[in-house]
Amino acid sequence: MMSSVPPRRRIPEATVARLPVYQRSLTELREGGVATVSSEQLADLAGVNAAKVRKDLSYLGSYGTRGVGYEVEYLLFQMNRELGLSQDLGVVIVGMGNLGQALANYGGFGERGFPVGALVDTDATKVGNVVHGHTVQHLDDLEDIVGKGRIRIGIIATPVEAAQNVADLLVGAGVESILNFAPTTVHVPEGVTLRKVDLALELQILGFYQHRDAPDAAVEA
Amino acid sequence: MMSSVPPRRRIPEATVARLPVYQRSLTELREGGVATVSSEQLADLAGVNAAKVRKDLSYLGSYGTRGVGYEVEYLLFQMNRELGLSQDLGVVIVGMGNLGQALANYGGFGERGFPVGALVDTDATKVGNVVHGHTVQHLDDLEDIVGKGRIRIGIIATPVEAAQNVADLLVGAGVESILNFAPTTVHVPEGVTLRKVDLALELQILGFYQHRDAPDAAVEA
DNA sequence: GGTTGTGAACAAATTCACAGCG
DNA sequence: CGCTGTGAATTTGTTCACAACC
Repeated sequence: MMSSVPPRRRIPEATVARLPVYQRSLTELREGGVATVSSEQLADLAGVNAAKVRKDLSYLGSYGTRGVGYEVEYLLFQMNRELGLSQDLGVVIVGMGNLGQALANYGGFGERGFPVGALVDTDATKVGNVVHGHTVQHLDDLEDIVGKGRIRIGIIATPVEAAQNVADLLVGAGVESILNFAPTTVHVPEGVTLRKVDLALELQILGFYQHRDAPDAAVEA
Repeated sequence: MMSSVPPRRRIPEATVARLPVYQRSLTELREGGVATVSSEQLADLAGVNAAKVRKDLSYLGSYGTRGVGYEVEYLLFQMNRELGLSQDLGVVIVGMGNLGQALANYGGFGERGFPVGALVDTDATKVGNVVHGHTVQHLDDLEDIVGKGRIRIGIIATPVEAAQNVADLLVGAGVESILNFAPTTVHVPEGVTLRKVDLALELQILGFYQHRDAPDAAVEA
């Protein structure tokens, strides 16, 4: 059944990173009962400019109507299809320290199609505990956990020292996408997608601009 | 006292975002007793390529030695000066839910020069609680808290509905740098630096590439 | 010889500006 | 007339490649 597949342009990385933002804004609009939206309005909701919105959306196809805007429902449907929202991707969180526990308790993942399927640690005082409805399992069982739980994404919330090893184990267990919260560089083989979130680093970037705008603040009082 | 200020090139944003990564790698090297490092080695530690390292470092000045590499200690000193590590910038965390509490307990901020100076919420069951040595204060007192605590950075860890209001209050209280964890767009006036971290969004980006590489996975069993 | 520092070439991303169409 | 869609222009970022230098 040869359905007419959309053009399949190659979507630039910068655009991919913004699509979920538009998706979120569109979802809000729909919930507010809004039927159509212009690139300008959507831009404002997403915190970017209108030209960028139009360019980004154009990679998905020509789903707008000139003189009118975009139909919220329809655009959202196309966007969900492109982002693959239809399928849920199970997540395993490795490392049940403060951050890992907070992530496990964070409702936002499941809501957006990424159900937390398993929690893992190595600490005997943590293994067996129940966090947000999941029993914490041991890292040694990772391969099983990933295989049986249909886990597709691994989150590293371990201390720095453990991060690379955990990444290796995740890859060995068949995980192809990793989100690393440990403030260190981890290397993964070709074909595995890695993203990182470094909380303190974000503050350092903010700090740089403060320092830059007022370079003598250090001297004050 | 007209000291010889360094050249003050304008450092590109992309470079600014990588400097803290190099800084971290250099700190590890120093702790390991390593005296000099080549751009190639540093690149590997930071997870980028050597040309980028050299270009990035060149914005700080010419601190390497041809044929040898960079003196770790000296480069680190220069980098810390540029990043403004000398001064500590106090942080207030607004929103003491799971994430806010985890951030409050996260040691990494203080270690890197961003001591958590205050915790804030509006929920009567949370105000007055002690988290990681800080008594949670009420949002109504934000202006005082920021002023007296010499707070320079605000972290928003509230639900979506509260985020914009909190941002406004932070700006009103004199905060010039904001890190937003609420999964929504917030607007700030010119002159205020805003960065965002959206945890579920990172998963969505990872999910996009999985979906893209195996677009029919949804159909599988 | 080995490695930096940097112009020049290239690539990616953003913004402009306007033709095209509803 | 209004707003999209998109080529073209511009800006930003990356990589190359090699002269300069230790």
